[in-house]
Amino acid sequence: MNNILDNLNNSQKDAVLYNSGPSLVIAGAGSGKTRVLTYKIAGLLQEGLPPWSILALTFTNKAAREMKERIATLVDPESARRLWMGTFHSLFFRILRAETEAIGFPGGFTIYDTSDSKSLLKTIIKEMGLDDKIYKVNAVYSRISGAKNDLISPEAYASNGDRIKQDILCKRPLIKEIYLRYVNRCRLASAMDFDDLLFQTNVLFRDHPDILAKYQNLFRFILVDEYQDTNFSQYLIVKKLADNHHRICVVGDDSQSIYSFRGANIENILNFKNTYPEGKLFKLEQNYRSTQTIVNAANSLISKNKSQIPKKVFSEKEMGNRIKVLTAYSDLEEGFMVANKINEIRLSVFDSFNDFVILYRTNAQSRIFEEALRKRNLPYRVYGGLSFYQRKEIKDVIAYLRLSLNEDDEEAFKRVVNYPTRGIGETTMQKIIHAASEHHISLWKVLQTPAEYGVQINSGTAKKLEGFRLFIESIHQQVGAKNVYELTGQLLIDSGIQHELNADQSPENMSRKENIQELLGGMHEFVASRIEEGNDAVFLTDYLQEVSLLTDQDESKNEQGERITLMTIHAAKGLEFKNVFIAGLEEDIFPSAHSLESDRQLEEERRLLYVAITRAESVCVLSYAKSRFRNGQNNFTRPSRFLKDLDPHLLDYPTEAATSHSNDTSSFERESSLYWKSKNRFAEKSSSISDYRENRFKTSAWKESPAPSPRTMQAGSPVSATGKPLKRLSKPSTNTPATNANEAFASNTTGLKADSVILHERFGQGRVKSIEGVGDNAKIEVEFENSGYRKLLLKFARFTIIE
DNA sequence: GACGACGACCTTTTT
DNA sequence: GGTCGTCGTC
Repeated sequence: MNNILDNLNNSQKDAVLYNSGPSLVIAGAGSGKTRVLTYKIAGLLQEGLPPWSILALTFTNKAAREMKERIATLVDPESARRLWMGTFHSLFFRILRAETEAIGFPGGFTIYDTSDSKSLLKTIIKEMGLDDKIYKVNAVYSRISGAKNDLISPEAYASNGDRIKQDILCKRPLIKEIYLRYVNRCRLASAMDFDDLLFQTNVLFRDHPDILAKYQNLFRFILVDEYQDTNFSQYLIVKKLADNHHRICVVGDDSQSIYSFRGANIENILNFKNTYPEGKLFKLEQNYRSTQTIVNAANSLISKNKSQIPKKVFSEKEMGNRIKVLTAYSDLEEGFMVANKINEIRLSVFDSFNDFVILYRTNAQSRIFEEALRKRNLPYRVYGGLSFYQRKEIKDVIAYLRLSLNEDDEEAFKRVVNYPTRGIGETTMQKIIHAASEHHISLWKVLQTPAEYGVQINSGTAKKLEGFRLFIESIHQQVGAKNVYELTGQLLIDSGIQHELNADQSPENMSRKENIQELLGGMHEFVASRIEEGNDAVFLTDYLQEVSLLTDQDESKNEQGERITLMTIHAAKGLEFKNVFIAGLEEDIFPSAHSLESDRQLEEERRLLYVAITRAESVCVLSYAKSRFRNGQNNFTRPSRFLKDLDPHLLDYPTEAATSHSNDTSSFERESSLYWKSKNRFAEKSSSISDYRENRFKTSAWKESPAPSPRTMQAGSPVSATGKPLKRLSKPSTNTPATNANEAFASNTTGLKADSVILHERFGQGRVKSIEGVGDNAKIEVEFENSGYRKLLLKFARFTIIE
């Protein structure tokens, strides 16, 4: 242990060695938090605490896995393996499954993922005859999830004045009723959603003091990572478990709290002292990850937030380069600029592709970077988005497995009852669903004896239902005898899925087959590794648990070779990269339009950028575009307000701006106005916002007329430095939009010749290499500064000649 | 009951 | 740009 301690600085050492009471470790970004946690656990093990008496809660499975690996090398693999280390959801799933009798799920239960939950809510909203325009599934889901995370049952919800008042204000007074029905339906289906795993753990501990005592005695030391992102439900579980011995250590950073949308409550970390008055506070303030410039820039940003625990994060590494800001004309060009910059850095310092990450606020932004990287032949890997296990074909197979294990699983039932098609359509299903809710039983029970529950069907349909029932039962019977891999292989054949996918050679089918093959491969690996570890019995539940509680980060399929990483900032939490690109620093994206209602949310967005910047070791690049294609329209954007929050001395704006350093306007405004003064010939004069609105309005009206797509027309509008569009050369009228639009946006090509420099609407600035053809067929070849060589049809190209 | 065409709505972020 | 749900036709 002594030599281990040599690797720690004094504050880390203090935090590691204090084990006699509760402690809060405020760990600034890059301050060696994981190191403290692993060394602390290693120390506890060396003190003689058995590994199974240590409960270590992490934010992702990946974090747990990595920490276990480090402990395995520090102490020994066997101890590492026996630690109770994992996410809240996976560990308490384990406990709930061991206590199924006590929680009233005697036959076990399955886990509903978010899409199952939403699908059930949709069904309930429909059944209640409510307007799904008002009772939007997402809104209802988040209300219910929020209630569960605050440990409010449907009954408590109905008598909770505040919540009811809010619902009435939002014109959704019946959420309480939906909530109640939802909970009942989940129970009928023997299903728990993500929030239930925590909620039911609380119920278990509340109603069964003996069981609580058992786990209180088992867990002699408790550690919680990312404590700033725990919710009330999690807080209470931890508090109860630690109640007797108070041997608890929570680690976190209030500046990195970014999950309030999921119920995370920053108060948990801020109020730690109230929960444990004798608790000790440790602060890790030295950042070992990033250059001074990056740390200072991040500090300058976060200092704009009001509520935070005072701390001063510092770095003693080199100053490093300033943070570069890239300004693009369009989202498309932003992609090219980032790709080019990556190339440039790689060529000058020979970094591996693994040293690069592109971070964005929303998953939808990934596409544009994927395209740009593909065109440059740069290898990349995208995390998140539509995950593997969310694909239709995968969900279908999993649904069969779920149903065969828990036949009451309503969502799984609905998913596969008619896939592949076996003639059980909507009408029959409606009858079954109706009968089920009438008699308060599961769909499966109705299926067993439809007539008994008054389901009126003809004999043909009855036969088909019977066939489905027998099929599911036959898989059910094989569950004990076959492992997941074998079972699924059989299932694919017997269900007819195999046959269906072999029916034609369409590309969709080919890719589905590939995915299913991959799924089988994963199952094989799962089974093999369990057997390797000495588990001779590999349960289907274990497999299903694992796939439903996987996190995005866990999906890294260790693809060989170096790759640039693309992910949301949320997914990047806890990671670090030598070179970090943060894209889309625009109003309404970052900060998100949804965050503008309250300071609290805006501060969370700011913390999110703080998290993003502090992922960087040596290079951090910010980028934004002046126009962006979103929701089927090209819109003008304004640079993010956060750019102004960053210390301007630490930023490096494009060269145009470098020449002018006069007044107090922020750099990007300087840069933009200069740019537009010198180069923009799109417009004669600038227009007001009301003109802009008018144009937008007209555009949507145009949608009803046959001709050009809104994208084409919107894309033609020139934009001013502030993001306001400039007046068009000719005003479009609403009657004959096509003609006017074409007139308005046709580029003026007078004087265009080889070697002309043009400013293209989407590709930015470039030099004309050649012109070929005449009239409508004329093409130009252009070398763009950031977008490379392109051939453009003169007729459609949108650009201005600069020189 | 199956399937294709069209339109509405969409986007935060995730266990 | 893409998904999901609805509607109309076979």
